[in-house]
Amino acid sequence: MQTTAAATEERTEEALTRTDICSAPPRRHPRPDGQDQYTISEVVAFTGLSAHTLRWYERIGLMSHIDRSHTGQRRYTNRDLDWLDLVGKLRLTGMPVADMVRYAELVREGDGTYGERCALLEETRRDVQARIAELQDTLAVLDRKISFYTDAGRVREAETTR
Amino acid sequence: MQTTAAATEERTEEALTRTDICSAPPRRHPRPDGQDQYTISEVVAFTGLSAHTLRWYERIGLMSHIDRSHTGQRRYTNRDLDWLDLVGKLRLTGMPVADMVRYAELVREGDGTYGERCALLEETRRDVQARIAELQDTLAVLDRKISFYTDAGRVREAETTR
DNA sequence: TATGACCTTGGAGTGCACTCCAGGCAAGCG
DNA sequence: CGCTTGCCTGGAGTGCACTCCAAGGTCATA
Repeated sequence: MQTTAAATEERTEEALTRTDICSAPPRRHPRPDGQDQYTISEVVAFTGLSAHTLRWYERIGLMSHIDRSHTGQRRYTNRDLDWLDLVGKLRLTGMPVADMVRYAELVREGDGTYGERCALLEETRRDVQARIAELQDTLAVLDRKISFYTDAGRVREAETTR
Repeated sequence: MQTTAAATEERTEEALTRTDICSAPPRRHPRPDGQDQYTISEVVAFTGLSAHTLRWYERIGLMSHIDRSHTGQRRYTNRDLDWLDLVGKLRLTGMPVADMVRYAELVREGDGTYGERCALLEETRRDVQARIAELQDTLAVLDRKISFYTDAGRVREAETTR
């Protein structure tokens, strides 16, 4: 039952992001009453995103519709926070928001999109690796320049104290 | 003579970028006539930047004034190409153009700004390292997700072929 | 010498990712 | 009750880094 197709059906992307197959970090902000709801300002505090941005993410479909309180205020769940974590990670790879929205749509469309999701992630992975390589290249250039300036400073100092 | 202050005076930032202390790559696009001048479209071909962008870089002071032909057309030198290399590197660290302009100004101001330049580079270096760490983090997340999707695909396949 | 590709300028326009605003509702408190 | 604080909405505004345009001058080749 654990490894049947039914179980796989259960393990959607959201499930993956929630607890996760290989020991996701056990962070989260439990309520004393065991509730799993956060106001927008709490989410602002957790994520560093602005409330504006959070609402905007929802509007453009980067987040599926957030639960509302009886008065219509947003109530974010842990699942939402996990999704925001992922979005944050993808964001700093430089992935355009439109692509993230595309991924979010695939998730909403259900299990039939596994292949496409996987392809998207693999492409992103390649991008990230390329970017890391570029940055390491840049690091080498910076080190070269820094050591030049450091040496120049030493020479100058030697000149003035001698 | 090689290590005196006079020699240091000679080795400005531009000199550093031109050939460089520790074996810069020996790329460049020599002319048959030994000239060291390139039209804007050649520079476009070398750098991948658009002509618009190259002119804009000059306007905002990210490049010091480019030599002109007798009719006023831009003639880029190898020095300019080297500077563009550096700019390209800094650009993909995410450094804002304004900061690069600041650095360019320091270079133009002369040797008195070594300290400030060095500080700027060191800060950038820290940023780059932090960014690399973030990206590696992201890579781990992507790998986790990709292997999830891959496994799910295998399970599904096993289900359908059995 | 004419054709077309290439170059010049200042200024306006574009796309992205937010960011803010006006106007209003709802809850908690003295 | 009034006041503050927090949240809601649609739509407009912002800042960055380009990107393009109009109108014209230059250059290489046939």
